[in-house]
Amino acid sequence: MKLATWNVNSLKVRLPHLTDWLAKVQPDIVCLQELKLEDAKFPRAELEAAGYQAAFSGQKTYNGVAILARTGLSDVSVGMAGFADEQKRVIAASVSGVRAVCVYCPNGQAVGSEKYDYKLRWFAALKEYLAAELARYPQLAVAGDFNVAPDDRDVHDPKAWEGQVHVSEPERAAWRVLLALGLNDTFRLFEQPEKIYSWWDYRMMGFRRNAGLRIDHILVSQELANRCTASGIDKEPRKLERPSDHAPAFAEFDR
DNA sequence: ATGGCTACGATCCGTAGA
Repeated sequence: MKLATWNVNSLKVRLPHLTDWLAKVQPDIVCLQELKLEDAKFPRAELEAAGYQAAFSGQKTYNGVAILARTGLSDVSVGMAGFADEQKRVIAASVSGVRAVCVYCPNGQAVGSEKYDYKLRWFAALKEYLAAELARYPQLAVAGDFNVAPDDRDVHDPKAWEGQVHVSEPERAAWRVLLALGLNDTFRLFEQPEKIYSWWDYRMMGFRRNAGLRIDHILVSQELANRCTASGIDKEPRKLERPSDHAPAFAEFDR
């Protein structure tokens, strides 16, 4: 089983990239973020033609999340219980025995800003939400754009980024709280090459210089970690014309 | 020291992303 997450930065613009990539990579479950479209405009027919069912929670202009699966998408839930939020950032569904949670964590804009406070509150709610999900679903995967680079290894220039949003200590502490629940970063379950990132700034030739951050992650419960056979980031779609600024991350499991 | 792209929606620039 192959599970992937991709912040597409507008599903409307990226749909051709997505369908090409689905045909090539053949993932079983895909979590998407930043759809930037309302549900009425979700390209359900195009994705069905590509062989995927979809559960989605969108809104105009910003945010929006979806889960795609080849078969058997069930028990869809939207948002985090107990955390009222206008912003569509969370959707969950069950697929062939796995509970998949798709998250688009807040950006945070700048340390100390109102949006940064919202980000930290949002992560506190995520911890509570995932603790309950873990209790209910032993085979849990949480995939999405976390907007946190967990370690200096995940940052192209740690000196330049020190203390900035995405790498600040409170954000990294919020990440460690998720790991302390019993979740595992699938990327770090295996030896990985150095300087692997999932996001590169559109500006200043960020991708060409590999000036990136690893902020898109797949966390899994211990039961799923035991089944994990591979993980990585697929840079290929970032090389295309008019790409998303994020590349897909993936994890593979033995059945 | 600043802004550098891209997407979006309402204009012909502002907001947001990261």
